[in-house]
Amino acid sequence: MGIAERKEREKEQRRNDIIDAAERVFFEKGISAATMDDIAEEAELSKGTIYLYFKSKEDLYLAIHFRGLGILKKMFQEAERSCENGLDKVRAIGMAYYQFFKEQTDYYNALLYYESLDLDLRDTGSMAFECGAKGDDTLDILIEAIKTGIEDGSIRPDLDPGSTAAALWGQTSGVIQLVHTKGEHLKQCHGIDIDDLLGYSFDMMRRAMEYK
Amino acid sequence: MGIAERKEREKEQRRNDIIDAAERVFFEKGISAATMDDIAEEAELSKGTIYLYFKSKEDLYLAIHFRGLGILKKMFQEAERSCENGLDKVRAIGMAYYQFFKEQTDYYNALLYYESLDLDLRDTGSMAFECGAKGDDTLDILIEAIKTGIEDGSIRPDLDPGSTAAALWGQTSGVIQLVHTKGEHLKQCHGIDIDDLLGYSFDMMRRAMEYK
DNA sequence: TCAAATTAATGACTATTAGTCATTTTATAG
DNA sequence: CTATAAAATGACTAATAGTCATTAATTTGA
Repeated sequence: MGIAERKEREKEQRRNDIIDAAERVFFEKGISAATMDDIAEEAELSKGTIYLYFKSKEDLYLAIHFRGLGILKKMFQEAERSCENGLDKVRAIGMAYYQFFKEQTDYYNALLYYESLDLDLRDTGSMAFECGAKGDDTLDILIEAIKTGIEDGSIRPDLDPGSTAAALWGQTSGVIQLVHTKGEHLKQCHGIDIDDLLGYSFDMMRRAMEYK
Repeated sequence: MGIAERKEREKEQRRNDIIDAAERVFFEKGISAATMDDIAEEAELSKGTIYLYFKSKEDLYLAIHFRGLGILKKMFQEAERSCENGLDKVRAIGMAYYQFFKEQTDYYNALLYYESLDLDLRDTGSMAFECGAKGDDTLDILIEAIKTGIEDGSIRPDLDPGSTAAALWGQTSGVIQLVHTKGEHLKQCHGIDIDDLLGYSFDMMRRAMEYK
């Protein structure tokens, strides 16, 4: 029965086409301004069909969020591989986050949108569950880099890799979010340079971790 | 002409009554579930009247955001006064932020909601402008504490107070946001303890700043 | 004191849009 | 070629942010 498999493939393809269309509309008009009718038209399907593939507008946006996480994860993996010692790996991962913010701003926003919300990551069937898992993968890359650093002597051995990774994740995303939302204001009203701000921030993290 | 002043006061009073009612509704039902009709009913006014005092639902929510910023600013001031040396002041301010998150969760959420959005802080007439100014006041408390620390020798003198304050602000709010949105998940799936996470995070910041 | 004028408040109405579901179209099987 | 199942449709509903012509209350000044 090759037909069942072909149908499966076609369904997956259609699902992806819908995400592609939604992405174009969301990135063009913004989340709240984009309507499901816009997306249906862009996908050349009826609105009802969109709802056969996605539970809600939120679920559809989460599918884009998921793509963003995939890109971020790849960038973290590349950053991790680009250095030998653990401390450098951690720094490279932080820089990769900033690079992601600058080069993939639309996807960055897609990540941000749901980071300020409470999502039930155990809600199977919705994309929220998948996103939770992908987020964990991404954090694991950082945890592994810290473990490497402790082993190779570049990072203080008294640090707990999990808690430290979470602290770094929070700190880094917080600083990047600040740059994103208030960067221009900080420059105009306080004379704070964005590159300085990031430099100070990464430097603080390095100082706190390195084993001297 | 005492009448003009009395009218002014009454208008201000009504405005505050509306914010009080909106606060009860928003905090009870959440931002998106709360409707302007709910708020009008809670305020014992018609919906049209609400719109005489606030441009939009967003503007009304920003008024609550503004109140939250006021509370946070007060807590920062108290924290700053509670210690003598600059490094301790900075740490106390960070702890005050966490205390605000724990004790004023509703207001914390009100702050968070718009931190992930782009707001035009120069848009006079809207609450966004007022919020920008209040946010600046709050950051200034941190900047002053860092300056004090540099003067009293507790903080490295090669740090720029503005950039460092902004870095600390971003880092701290990022970690608290992480605890807020993913705290339970981090505990369940990675065995990460929230207090450890915050401890590590504050410790990292202290290590990066202190002058030895 | 009272009528005109100003200010404040009202709530029915409109426009928008997320999500639904009875109906139709298309594909598969026997 | 017909019966069955799967996929797609789009008119419809419900919810709600925001408006505006109308009404009510207050102030003014003759």
